[in-house]
Amino acid sequence: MIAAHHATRRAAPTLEAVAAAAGVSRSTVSRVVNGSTQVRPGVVDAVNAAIEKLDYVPNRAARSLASRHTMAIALIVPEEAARFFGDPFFAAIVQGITRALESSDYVLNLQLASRTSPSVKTKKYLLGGNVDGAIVVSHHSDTEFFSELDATIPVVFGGRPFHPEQHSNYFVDVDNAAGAAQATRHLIDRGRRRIATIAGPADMQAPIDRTTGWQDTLGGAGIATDLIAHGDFTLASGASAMRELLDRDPRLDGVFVASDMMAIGALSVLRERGIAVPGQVSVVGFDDSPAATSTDVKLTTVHQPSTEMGMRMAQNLLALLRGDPVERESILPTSLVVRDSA
Amino acid sequence: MIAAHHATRRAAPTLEAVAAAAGVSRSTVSRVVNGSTQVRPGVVDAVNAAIEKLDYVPNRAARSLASRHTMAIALIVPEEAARFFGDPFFAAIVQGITRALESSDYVLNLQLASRTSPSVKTKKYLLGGNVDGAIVVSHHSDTEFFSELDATIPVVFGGRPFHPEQHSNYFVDVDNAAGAAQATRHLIDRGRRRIATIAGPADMQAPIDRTTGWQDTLGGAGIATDLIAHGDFTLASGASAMRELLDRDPRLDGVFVASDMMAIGALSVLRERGIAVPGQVSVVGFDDSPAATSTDVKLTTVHQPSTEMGMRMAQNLLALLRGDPVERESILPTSLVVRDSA
DNA sequence: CTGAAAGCGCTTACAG
DNA sequence: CTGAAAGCGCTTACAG
Repeated sequence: MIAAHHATRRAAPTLEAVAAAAGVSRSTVSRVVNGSTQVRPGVVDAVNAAIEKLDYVPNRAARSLASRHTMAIALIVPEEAARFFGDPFFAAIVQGITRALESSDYVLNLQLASRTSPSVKTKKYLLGGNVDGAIVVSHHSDTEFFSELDATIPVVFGGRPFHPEQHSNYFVDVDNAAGAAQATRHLIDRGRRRIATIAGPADMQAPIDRTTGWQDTLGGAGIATDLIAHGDFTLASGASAMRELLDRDPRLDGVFVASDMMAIGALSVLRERGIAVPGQVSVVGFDDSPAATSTDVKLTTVHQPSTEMGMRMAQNLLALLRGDPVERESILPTSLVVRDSA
Repeated sequence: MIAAHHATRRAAPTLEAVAAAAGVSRSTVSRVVNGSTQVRPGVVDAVNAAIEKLDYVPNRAARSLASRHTMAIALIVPEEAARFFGDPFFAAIVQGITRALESSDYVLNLQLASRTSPSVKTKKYLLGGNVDGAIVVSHHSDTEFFSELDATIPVVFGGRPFHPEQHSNYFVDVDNAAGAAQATRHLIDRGRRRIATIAGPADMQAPIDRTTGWQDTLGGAGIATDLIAHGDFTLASGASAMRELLDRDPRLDGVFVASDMMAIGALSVLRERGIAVPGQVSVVGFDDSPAATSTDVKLTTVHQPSTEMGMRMAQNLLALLRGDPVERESILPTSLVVRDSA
């Protein structure tokens, strides 16, 4: 069962062919294809008919070479595939991006990179004029390459940049501190007084802001802020952080967790140890991902509009590519979703 | 904070510039760039030095237009983003694909589609000569578009096609029936006699084969094969299938589940109902995904080499694109990983 | 082993 | 509103 592939691709019709069929010049066909308003309506119809008849699809390479536009957008994710795919937050973001791009002529190029930096090949690709713009999701403090990229092509970031002073970024985010504060306030209102947090990576701005929200709210209420453990947004890391916190103070009665995946890990440890949720310990997550309702005890969590965030990233990038003015910061609203865990 | 983006992209060096710097013709530079062996060593060095000095990166569009190759590969996933991202199996597949592509000049274009069929835009894109080849992961019975695509460009499928007679596919898979048989045999060896299965979607070949493996093994042992419930590979669907099975026969003592995610859902229902695993009910999953060890009771499961499968898909596609002969079927081995659930 | 020349399929000033 | 012409940056026979 060995065989070589024999593609029988019929030569695709060109602009030339359409022009001949419609009885006009290539220039005119090009104008119609690109939606110019400078063409006589009757001619537009004739050209469109020819396009339809020949099933003409413009050659991207030729178009790109002539116009200096690639019509491609890179989606850069500085994460291991396992982490990227393991988190429903990214699923929603990507869904939003693809949805917003559907009605455009742009295609999406996925670039998985390591946390620290893209490969040389990826860098060359991105800097080499192969995409018109980029969306960077989940960037860490140590990825300085993005400053370089940002200076070369329009880039929209998911999440407030770690070093905003380094480059003038466009980004889409929520008010992480405010969301965390609301979650923490909820724990206090529930009568909790020994409130821990499972924080996210220390090299990303969003989780840092969430920790700040937790800290300030507790501080304002005269409650200690010593119970903090870090995870990396994975379920497993949430579990081990929860173990650490319980070992440090078995009497803790509330936890604000910086992501739903980590909260689910924390819940499994609490169950494992026979600690009632929310009876003995109240738990609030962050994201409101689909996973939040898949647990035994449904998760109370801070909702962030992930799909909308993805859509907004793409829309803002599209606007930049058009040359339209765009808000540097797009801050979308969060809200507390109260379920069973707190 | 409104601003338009001002890209200050310096004009990139062209072949022409490199040729001038190296004191040779464009043809020669082109040959060096493309690794021709027909160039005098000394000249090769001079050209490479010029490339290095000028930081030259070939223009993809020009190259593509002249050579009729796009150097792009489409990754087509006929699934909702939520399902695609929710399953660690896909994470491993994508990881394998990107790893195999790293050392090539190809880039990956992600095309999320609905289960039934890609959008008109995506179809035109794929059929319009914008990619040199495609990898299709998780295809369902009703996606006839892929036959058309397969007739146009080289395509490698993940998983045995549903209608193999329709088109002569290249595919990478495991022996699903054999894996399922091994799992079922293990349950019998553990003394289980009332063995159910949570099957996958009925419109995909892999889960169908797994069900067959379960069925044949039970039949061969004179055990009834009436306890079957279907899920869609998601955790939630595994949970409800488990509920259904328990309602139908509370005395069932073993379950073979066609994916780890569904098995995890099943485990949560068993725990919810206070049924001991593996004391009262033994559970075997399929995949050996990272999630298999994230549960309270570690999952016994059929290992399939997901990352290798992804790599193989990409390698086979690359070979097809080179015109090299390729095995139509690449069947990778499975193995039973015995942990705590059975 | 190397170069001059044609050509890939578009876009875009430039005239009219 | 429309067309002729140049040009985007490469590859690839064709000569030599």
